[in-house]
Amino acid sequence: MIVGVLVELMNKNVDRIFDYQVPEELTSKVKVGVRVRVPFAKRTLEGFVLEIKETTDFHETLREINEVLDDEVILNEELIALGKWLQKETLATLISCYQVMLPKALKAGSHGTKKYITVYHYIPDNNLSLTTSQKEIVACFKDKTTLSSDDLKQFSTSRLTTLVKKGILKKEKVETYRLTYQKEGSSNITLTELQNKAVHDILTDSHSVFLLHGVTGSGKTEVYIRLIEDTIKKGKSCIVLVPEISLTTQIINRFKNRFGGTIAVLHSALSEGEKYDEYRRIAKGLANIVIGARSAIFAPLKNIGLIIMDEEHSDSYKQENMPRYDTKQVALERAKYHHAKVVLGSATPTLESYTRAIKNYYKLVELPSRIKGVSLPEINIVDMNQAIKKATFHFSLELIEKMKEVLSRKEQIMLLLNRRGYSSVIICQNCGFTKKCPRCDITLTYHKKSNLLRCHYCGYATTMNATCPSCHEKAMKPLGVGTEKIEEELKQLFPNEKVLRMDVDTTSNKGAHEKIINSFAKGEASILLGTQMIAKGLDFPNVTLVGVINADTSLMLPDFRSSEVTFDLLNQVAGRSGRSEKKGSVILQTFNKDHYAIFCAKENNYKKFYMIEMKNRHMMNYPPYCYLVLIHIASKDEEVALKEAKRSYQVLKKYLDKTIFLGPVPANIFKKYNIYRYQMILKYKKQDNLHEVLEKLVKYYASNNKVKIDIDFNPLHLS
DNA sequence: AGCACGCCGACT
DNA sequence: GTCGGCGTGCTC
Repeated sequence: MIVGVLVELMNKNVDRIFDYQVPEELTSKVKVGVRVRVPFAKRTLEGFVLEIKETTDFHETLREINEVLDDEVILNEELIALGKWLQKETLATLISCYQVMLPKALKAGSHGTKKYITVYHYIPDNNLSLTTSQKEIVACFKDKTTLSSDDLKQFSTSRLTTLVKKGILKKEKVETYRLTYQKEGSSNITLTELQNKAVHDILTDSHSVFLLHGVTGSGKTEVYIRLIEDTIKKGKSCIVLVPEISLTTQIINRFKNRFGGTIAVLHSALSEGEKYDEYRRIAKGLANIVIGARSAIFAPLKNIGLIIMDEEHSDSYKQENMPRYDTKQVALERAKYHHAKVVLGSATPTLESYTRAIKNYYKLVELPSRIKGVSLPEINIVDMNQAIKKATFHFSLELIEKMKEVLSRKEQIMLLLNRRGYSSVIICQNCGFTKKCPRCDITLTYHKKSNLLRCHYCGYATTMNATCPSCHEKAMKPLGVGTEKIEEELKQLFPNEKVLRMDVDTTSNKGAHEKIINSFAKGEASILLGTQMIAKGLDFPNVTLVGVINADTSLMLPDFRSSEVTFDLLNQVAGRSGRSEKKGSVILQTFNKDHYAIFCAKENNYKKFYMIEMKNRHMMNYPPYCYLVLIHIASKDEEVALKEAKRSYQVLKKYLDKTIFLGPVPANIFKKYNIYRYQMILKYKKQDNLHEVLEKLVKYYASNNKVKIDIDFNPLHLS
């Protein structure tokens, strides 16, 4: 017996099947899809058995496999085929396509199924005298006797070890807890007429893909639950995908309560041990509803009847490293295999999805109003061009007045400032003007060294001038107000109010996220200030005012999707206000009150936004009017990088006759870890040989260790 | 990816 | 003379 094995190494040169002889005593254990240990050059590696056969075309003596690692198949027939499909779609290594499907414990070559954490037990001993420094540590234990190393990470290990030596603390490694779910009595929620119709439409219509377009608070989750119940009744299984944000715990809990032990959760917040357990329960058929983030699309369910993608427009559905897959495409592929239905849900669908719905490729199902008669908040726009004269710091008079009013009623406020300042966008501090590329319609990026404003799509460049071409003030400066500054200003404006700040800097510690949210939920602070991470999914009934300090920040990003992102963000954050019986309001400060992303958000008018944005996309030839591919060519040697980028361009241009090329230009971060990067953008409507040609390019560079090539199909960001 | 082989410079 | 730099090639 001979097996074809794909080994664990993530390298293009060895990303193919190697044949091995199976010794007699192992033949009964070998199956397609199990892991084996094999000799490979001078070492032993793990790999997946992808083929079983009797002959080989290898002309030397085959080596023997050492060991079969699994009793049960890890990759079933469907997943093996799915991996091959994925490798064709993404041009990643085949092994990475299989590894990405599996929890760490089941990947080839990664060991340890159990995850341990270090904990410290406190053993009080009043006879021992402690230094003040040591008392500080002991004080952390308060009413608890055991804390994890995470809880104590503020103290250096050497300080902790001293206490361990003294016998005050006892160090122990414990396995992290495993999950159990309990069904908490089924509260029978009655659906609204619209929800009922949505459920009925999806169950009876012959389409295979549905776009469920429902405003924030329209009760999409309850629709999902009914669809799942129906699917389970038919003896089929379901996958529910949710965005990769910690706030989705609220949704997950709702499913747990409803379906109890038949669900399995796969989410990055789980420990590896938990993921392993959940995966095995799914593979064994003990769970028939899988709810999780992106990678849950690969759950080894059999007989899938329904795949739900909540918040289908979310960024997190695209994997940003190899294999750069799009979860939606994988969902459609799996649905095709199982003849399952796919439901895409969103309040602000991607233009791509909505267009398919309009063209009737997907069936459009709408939930245009909120449940329980709760109305959407009133949104007021403050034109900062005018308001800036009477403003204090970055706060307009209107916003300050409204804040005072809300605070006097003991209600809460959320303030959003979406600052992701990695690229220097130059904006007029007086009127909000930004310069755009005449060819690409995206904001130009400032390059300090050369004093140029550059388009990083096509390479267009113009000199930087501090005088604003629009208002003629000398006020063109890099964009630059952050949450930290606003926090300072709040302290001066509202010295008596407690403010919580939530952004990347304040949530880097594990659990910090929940801490802030819980604290705000308990009313320990009256103002929550944060970046986009406060915009989505949160539900605080006492919040009746949402203030957007500057709605323009995301609008000015050098990206063709910046309007779409801004509209979605404003729509989402507005949805945080007035979620209970108290009427909510939103104040939106902007220098661009006439921009459609702003006024459509005010009117909560998705369709209007869609129409205008589609016109722009058409004019500039962006998706959904074309597809995009982003290619990076990188080398330690700057000249090699440029030379090869140019050469790839010449070659590709010759074979891809129906494709438009932008670049090659230096990538947004030109030098990264001492590697120089060039990029090229491909735009095409129909180019049948695209994958074939690009695969050849990838193969061409596979053995060239001076040049790295990276291809991203349907990239989210073009930089 | 890792590891051997092999061909050039500079140190005890 | 030898030690060690890293370019090249191979792994069933």
